[in-house]
Amino acid sequence: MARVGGGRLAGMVTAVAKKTEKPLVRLRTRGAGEALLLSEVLAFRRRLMQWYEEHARVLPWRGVSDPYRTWVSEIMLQQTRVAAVIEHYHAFLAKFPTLVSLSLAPEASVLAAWSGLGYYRRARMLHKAAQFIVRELGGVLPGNSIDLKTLPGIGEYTGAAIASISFGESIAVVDGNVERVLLRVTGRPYVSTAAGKKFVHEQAQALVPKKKLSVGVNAAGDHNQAMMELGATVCLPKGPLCGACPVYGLCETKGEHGSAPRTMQRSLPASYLLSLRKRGTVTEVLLSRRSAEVSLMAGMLELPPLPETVVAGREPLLRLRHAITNTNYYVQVFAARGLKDKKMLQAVLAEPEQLEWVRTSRLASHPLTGLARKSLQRLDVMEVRKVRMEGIERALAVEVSPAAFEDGLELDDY
DNA sequence: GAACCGTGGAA
DNA sequence: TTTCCAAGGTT
Repeated sequence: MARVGGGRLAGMVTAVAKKTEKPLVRLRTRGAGEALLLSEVLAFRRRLMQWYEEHARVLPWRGVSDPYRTWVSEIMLQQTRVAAVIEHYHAFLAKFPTLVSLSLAPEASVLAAWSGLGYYRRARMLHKAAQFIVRELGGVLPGNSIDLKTLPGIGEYTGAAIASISFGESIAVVDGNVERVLLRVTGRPYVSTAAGKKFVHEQAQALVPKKKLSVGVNAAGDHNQAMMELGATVCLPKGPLCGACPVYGLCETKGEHGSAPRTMQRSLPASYLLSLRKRGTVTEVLLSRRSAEVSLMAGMLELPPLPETVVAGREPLLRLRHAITNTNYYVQVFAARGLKDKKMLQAVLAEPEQLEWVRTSRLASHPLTGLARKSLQRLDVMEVRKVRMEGIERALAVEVSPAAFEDGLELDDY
């Protein structure tokens, strides 16, 4: 790794030094932290694309021709793992197959389809943008990065991604993958400044093919996806697989690089109530709607939260971990049981008007928080409920007595 | 420019 | 159990 003289041979060298004299032509080298040379750019592109053709993962949004679908995939992929997106991508597009259908949908149904993906503002902005496009742009997604960026939820990265992938525009995407690859290849240390960002963008742009090579071949779009693919599958944040890297020979660091400091995580307990009731053949679950004012998951539905003081010493139905930003929540879900739980039921941290009963068969159409969705599925209240539902109902639903809610919770005809 | 916005799988 | 962090954008 250590190099003397601060440079690595780059490109072809034709001049030969005479014996006791200086070279006729100085060897062209690139020092740590410097930009790629032109000869390296061409080699980088070629090696990257050859690798990509062989190793590209098959992903649902690869090879789609509908810009709307590319748009949806790019919004979903923001700060979100591929595996999580795959779980939602098909269902979302089955529910909203076209830009127009999305624009006509109620926001709650869009959020319901987004449940579990997180960053719900993305779904709201996607929805808003679709409505704007239908209302103002004739229902056609803008065809270049400049105009795309005027839409809510589409910034620097996403504008470039859609423009290059859908329309072949020669503009570089810079996501976390691309940044990491370029910092390692050039050996420039990470700095969180505008200058640092500028360097990475310039490098990225220098590498993007200028034009489409031919009809049916999207050089820029494929190149951008290849850069991200390299970062995602080879140039990993920790333990990069340098042995499999197509541009290892062009890389300054061979995997070493600094990264941005991150904020410390903390752990907190959190408790929720599971309360079920049966009305004829219909089973309902009590949910609490988060205020429209809160910044986190505004207006979405969750299990009624309980204070830690009231659950002390009780045995939960379910324990799970749930991470929200920098906090690991160690979550417990409790069932209401009998009269002595009047205390627990009254302790629910929600106003009566926030509470609502939702038919378990219709949970998927409500904007549940990820935690509520996960808990309800884990408890077999949501989705698979044929087999174990009876046991759950006997244990839980029957125990919710009207007396427990006499403080205005309005359980009409339980 | 910094803070904020969700999630879950892997190590 | 705790840490890490992913195809970012908005305010």
